[in-house]
Amino acid sequence: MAEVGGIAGDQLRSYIERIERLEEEKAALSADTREVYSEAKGNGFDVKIMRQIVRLRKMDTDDRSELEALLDLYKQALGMG
Amino acid sequence: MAEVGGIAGDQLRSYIERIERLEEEKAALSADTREVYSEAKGNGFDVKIMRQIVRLRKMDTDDRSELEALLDLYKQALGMG
Amino acid sequence: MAEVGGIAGDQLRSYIERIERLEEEKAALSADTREVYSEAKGNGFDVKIMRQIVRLRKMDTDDRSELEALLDLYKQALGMG
Amino acid sequence: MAEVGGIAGDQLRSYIERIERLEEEKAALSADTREVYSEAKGNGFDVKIMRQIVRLRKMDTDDRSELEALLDLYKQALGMG
DNA sequence: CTGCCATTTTACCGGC
DNA sequence: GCCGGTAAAATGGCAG
Repeated sequence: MAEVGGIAGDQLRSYIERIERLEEEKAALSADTREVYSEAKGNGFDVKIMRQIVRLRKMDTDDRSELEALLDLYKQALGMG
Repeated sequence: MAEVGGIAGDQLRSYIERIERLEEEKAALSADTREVYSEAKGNGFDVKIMRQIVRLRKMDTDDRSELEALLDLYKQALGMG
Repeated sequence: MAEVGGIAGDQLRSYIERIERLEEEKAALSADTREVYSEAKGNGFDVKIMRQIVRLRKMDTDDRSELEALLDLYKQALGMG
Repeated sequence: MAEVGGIAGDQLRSYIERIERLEEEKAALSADTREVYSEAKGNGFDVKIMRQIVRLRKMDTDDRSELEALLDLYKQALGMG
């Protein structure tokens, strides 16, 4: 620890506050996102499916196929084919 | 592409892209936060402790909000709303 | 509210405690579940896929097909076919 | 069914079933909780307020745990572990 | 039926 | 590079 009861306290406080500020901004963006979903829902779109789409677009095709293949394998092992 | 199976593709795409844009901004803020922690660490602070401090301060805030919410509820219940 | 400062306080406390007891038991079961997943992971299974299997088994076949169809529709509308 | 594509079906099935059993028990406890709230409501208590009280008491407990964890961390950081 | 809240799940980050 | 733990997101459930 960098010092106790000296300048370090101020520095620590400064770091903490910068972090808290950044987290507030993040929270605001999350709120915006929720609002967009909500608006979409109001126009008849299915939010759950939209989220899935966003997730899929984030993954590349290889990852997607791999995951699906693995799921199929497990289903077969359980006789859920 | 105006409609596919009753889904307004352009509108959907617009929503999806707004959401993706917001998520990118959020990711950028997360990166900033990480950088602050990293800088603090470089100056001799313990990141794990810092994170716990941030969490604790947040919980305190939340507690306070909860208490106020509870008081409001009681007021409502007593017809003082 | 059923009474203030009388017997109602005791009754309220009793309800709260019963609830807290039940929630503790639930938390214990959650811990057990996590442990099973963990053990499975130790034996080479993929936890994420297992969770998906459990979810799928909870849904009936009709729901499952419906969801998949909707997702395909959205993908097409976005040209992600 | 011993193995499908390298997946030990019986073992997997056993894990899945243990998990499903635990989740059923949890669901039963949730039902019990709901019943308690319902009974309380029938005796004139405000469920929403009760839930908030439960939440608040839990947050207090969490805060205390957090504080202790923070103290431990400080001790470690100071070589008093 | 809608919105809210709790829980569960996923993804990330730091440590080993 | 992997694992564990921690924070964020998402799903499901309940109350109004």
